[in-house]
Amino acid sequence: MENTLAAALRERGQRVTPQRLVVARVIDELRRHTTAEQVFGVVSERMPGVSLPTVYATLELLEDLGLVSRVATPRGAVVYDPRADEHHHLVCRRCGAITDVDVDVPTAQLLAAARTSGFAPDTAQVVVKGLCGACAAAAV
Amino acid sequence: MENTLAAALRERGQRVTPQRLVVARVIDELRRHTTAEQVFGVVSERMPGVSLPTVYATLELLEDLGLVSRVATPRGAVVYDPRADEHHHLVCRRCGAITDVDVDVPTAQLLAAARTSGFAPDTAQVVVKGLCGACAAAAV
DNA sequence: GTTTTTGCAAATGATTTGCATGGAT
DNA sequence: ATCCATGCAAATCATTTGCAAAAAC
Repeated sequence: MENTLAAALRERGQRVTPQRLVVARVIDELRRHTTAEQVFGVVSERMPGVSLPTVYATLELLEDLGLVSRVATPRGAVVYDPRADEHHHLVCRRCGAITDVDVDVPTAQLLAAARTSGFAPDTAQVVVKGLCGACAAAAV
Repeated sequence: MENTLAAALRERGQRVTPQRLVVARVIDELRRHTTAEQVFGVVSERMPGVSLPTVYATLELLEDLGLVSRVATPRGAVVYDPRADEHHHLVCRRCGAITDVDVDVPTAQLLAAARTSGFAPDTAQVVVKGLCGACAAAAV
């Protein structure tokens, strides 16, 4: 992922900085949904002194480049997902846990409708709200 | 929706207050994704003096009762929807504008997969990220 | 050398909380 | 009369911004 990032940055005439590389590497290694704060925590271990605003800026950059995606839970909590391939999320309305689902959802018709209205679609993410196994069991 | 709310409140031993009724009526009349601030604005016209914290508390209450649902955009902006008809959202990654799409998306397989993993699904909402017409035009 | 990026500190903005008063039951 | 809900003000939280110094090109 670091190589991809470096290449993309050069192409856009932006700078390849160590901070950006570390953030990219960390989010790639963590391989799961992480908050900006969590990324900051791990990044700080490897490169003390990196600032939180830089982490935010880099995550935004990575999102622009399509290397990570931003997912918001119904509660409004924002999480970054290093997975490039399209997949969907189960979000527990009780504990907020986020799980991936790899099932393919036929969104063609939806995307077509979006285009008709002048919208240029990028990705379609499905968020399924409900109770995760643990919370469903606890609710009884 | 006000009657439903009143009944649900009595059943739960909670109080039927004019503030709650007004908030319920307003969100029901507005019909589509509104922010808490917007709800507050309209509510204030009808019942001056209602406080923002009360609006927030009532929206949370309505969500608990399943009368409205909370949707978060990838930007983390939170929006409330009267839950009646399930529909999906186009979110502009540039300006953040939210548009409704009424196309039906076949999520049966996804929901089945969710259940298999022990998750108890409630609703499935699709968020399509991309550029709205205006921003797509401006981007050229 | 020029321009972008960084780090710091402070600003922002939405949402939540504590607490005393008022109101529904 | 009791206890919940409200309004107010202040607190909180994640995220963003302005600006001078440092680093990449």
